[in-house]
Amino acid sequence: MEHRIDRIKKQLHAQSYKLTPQRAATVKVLLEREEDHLSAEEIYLLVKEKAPEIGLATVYRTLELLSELKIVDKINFGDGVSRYDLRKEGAEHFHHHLVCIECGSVEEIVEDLLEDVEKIIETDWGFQVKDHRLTFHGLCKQCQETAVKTTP
Amino acid sequence: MEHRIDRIKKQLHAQSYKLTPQRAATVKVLLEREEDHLSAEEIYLLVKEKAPEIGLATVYRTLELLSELKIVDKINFGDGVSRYDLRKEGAEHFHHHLVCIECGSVEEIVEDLLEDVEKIIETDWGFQVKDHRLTFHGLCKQCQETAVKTTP
DNA sequence: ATCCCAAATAATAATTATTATAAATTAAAA
DNA sequence: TTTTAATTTATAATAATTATTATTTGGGAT
Repeated sequence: MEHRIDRIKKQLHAQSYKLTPQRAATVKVLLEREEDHLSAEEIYLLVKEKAPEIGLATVYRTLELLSELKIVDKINFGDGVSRYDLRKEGAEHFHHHLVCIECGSVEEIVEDLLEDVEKIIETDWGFQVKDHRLTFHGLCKQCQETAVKTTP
Repeated sequence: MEHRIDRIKKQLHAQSYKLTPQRAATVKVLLEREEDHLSAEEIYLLVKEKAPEIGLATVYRTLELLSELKIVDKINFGDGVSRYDLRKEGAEHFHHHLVCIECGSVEEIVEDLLEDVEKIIETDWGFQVKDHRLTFHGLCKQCQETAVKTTP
């Protein structure tokens, strides 16, 4: 983990930003909860455990900065809040998500899967793709099984 | 257009909802501006031209109702507001979008393009896809051309 | 046609998410 | 260590959305 924080520190310095303790604490939370899709508020509460004096606005600023540097991606699953997701190391594109409309669980798909589609977009529409957001809404494995049992 | 309003009226009645003048005015705006991706506020201002007494909260309620009935889709392109997009008639899935990071223009892609990907998701991940959201971020044709001229 | 009542609306007010401001503090380069 | 631009805190402001409640109304039943 230290290694990744160091990398982020370098990325910040490269643009003459500082790695303050508040930013370090925020990044640590994101690393520790990499599987989750936390909102700013949730991140704020977790960061407070490490750095109780931190303010919510600072967390927002930090997340915005990390977004600009493409260290995190900001997503919105349709509830009113933005969620922040660490980009996989070395990933060119943002990964995809499977959101269960029953239980609300979110699964990540790291595989690209869109190479062919992006090619079509570029050739047929002349649109130069830089990034994407792909989310599937449906039923996760567990909820499908539950549904079968419940409605025989 | 009348035909489509009638269909929507029937869809409402099927769930014992009423087509009030306010709702009709809102639907008309959505039909007239089908190409756009209007926010609740923008819709509200346009509806006001037809029905000046309408309140913003009513527009929100109407849009939420139309969302539930899958008549419109609610999307978020990353700016702070939700946008509302009429579903194409008979469309099974939500259509895709090309958002230009330079000029902000939004183009619609009606073609499915995701059939293969959805098959993979269902077989490899066991996730039953009900709907999707796919947005590409990049440079539209025009902005690519402008970029070439500006940086020779 | 008119009566009735659940459904819907207007007119606030409240909440929630996010961003701005200004004065004080601090990371890190020289 | 000093310096300085970057950053933070604390607070306030703004923007988006939702809740509340008294009043009105669409449309089926009479």
